[in-house]
Amino acid sequence: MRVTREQFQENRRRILEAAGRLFREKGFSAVTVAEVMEAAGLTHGGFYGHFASKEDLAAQALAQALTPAPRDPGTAPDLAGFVAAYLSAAHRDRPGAGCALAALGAEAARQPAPVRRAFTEGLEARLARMQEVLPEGDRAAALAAVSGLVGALVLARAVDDPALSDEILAAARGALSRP
Amino acid sequence: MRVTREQFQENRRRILEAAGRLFREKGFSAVTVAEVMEAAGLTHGGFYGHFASKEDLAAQALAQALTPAPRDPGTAPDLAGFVAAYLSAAHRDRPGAGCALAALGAEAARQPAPVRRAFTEGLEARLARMQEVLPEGDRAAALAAVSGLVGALVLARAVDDPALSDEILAAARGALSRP
DNA sequence: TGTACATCAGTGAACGCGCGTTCACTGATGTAC
DNA sequence: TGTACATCAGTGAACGCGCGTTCACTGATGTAC
Repeated sequence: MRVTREQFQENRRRILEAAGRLFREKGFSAVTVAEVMEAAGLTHGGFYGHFASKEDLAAQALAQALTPAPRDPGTAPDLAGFVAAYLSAAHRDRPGAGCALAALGAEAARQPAPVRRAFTEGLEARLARMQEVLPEGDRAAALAAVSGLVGALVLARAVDDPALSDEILAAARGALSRP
Repeated sequence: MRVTREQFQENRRRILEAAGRLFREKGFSAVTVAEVMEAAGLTHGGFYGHFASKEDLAAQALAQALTPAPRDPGTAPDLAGFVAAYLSAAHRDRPGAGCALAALGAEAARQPAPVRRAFTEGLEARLARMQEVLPEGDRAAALAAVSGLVGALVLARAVDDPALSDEILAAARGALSRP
């Protein structure tokens, strides 16, 4: 069942999209190749026509998930708004559509080189964005702010007490909204 | 080969210790029961005489890893010293002996209830410590500080560029040392 | 434009392999007398 | 204190099972004429 070249590219896009979501939801090691392919509407055997290995998929899916959406040129950068969105209950509760730095950071440290490369480049992109939003615009402040965001989201997701989870988000919002 | 009751307790202690180290180094899912038992100097078959399941081991090992060492009563609490130790290259490079919140936070969010319970209790214990060290001593400041520490350590470990990794630690030290 | 054939994306069964867990067995420990 | 026996912690082979990956096959697509 050969498909058109357009369909082949579309299938590849859907595999990457499904992988990006599933990896963020469940972590690299808990997601199977068959699961990704099924989520993309295909069978597992065709996977190796698109990617060299699961590791290759992980690196490419992470790179795509960390590519920032082009910022709306009509809106002005807004630190408080960005922090409020990042540290929202909605972001905490939907990791599959959220920040890959927080969802995959600890696991990325133990992944092979291509995955760590993608993570590093994604972090640099996020830092650049953060610097635009910060009034001073210095890199050290951006690094500390991103660290605070990531740490708070990780802890808010790990904790099994909803009140404590909300408390973590609120405390970090307070600390990070006024630079 | 039955062993003495003392040896049985000692073996259990060594299993927990090996598990705590290995889980922090490699993550829950990448560590095998056989690997833990071998690190404890035993064979894998005896594991279920000590723990009900790998999940049970994960919860107990995490609880133990997160139990803070009793603070030396002779030394005064010192925020800058604590932050410098937490955000040191030594801590970054030895996750097996380091903070389990940073090593296992993202993965803990996807673990079954007992593991998340242990994580939550461990975080509360760390928060109490942080409050003692902070001059103001308010809980929100402690939450934000712990978030910043955890996030910075996660990012510093995930990044594949040593200079950037050092930069993350230094930036977070600067931001968190002066409250 | 139509036709014949080569190409190749996707399918699904099959492959090794390693995992968590079970179990019959061993032999040193603990206990009853 | 010594002896006989019951207990049980540890051993290592074995079990299902699911994983990443391979491969022969299919049939629609793309191309040469």
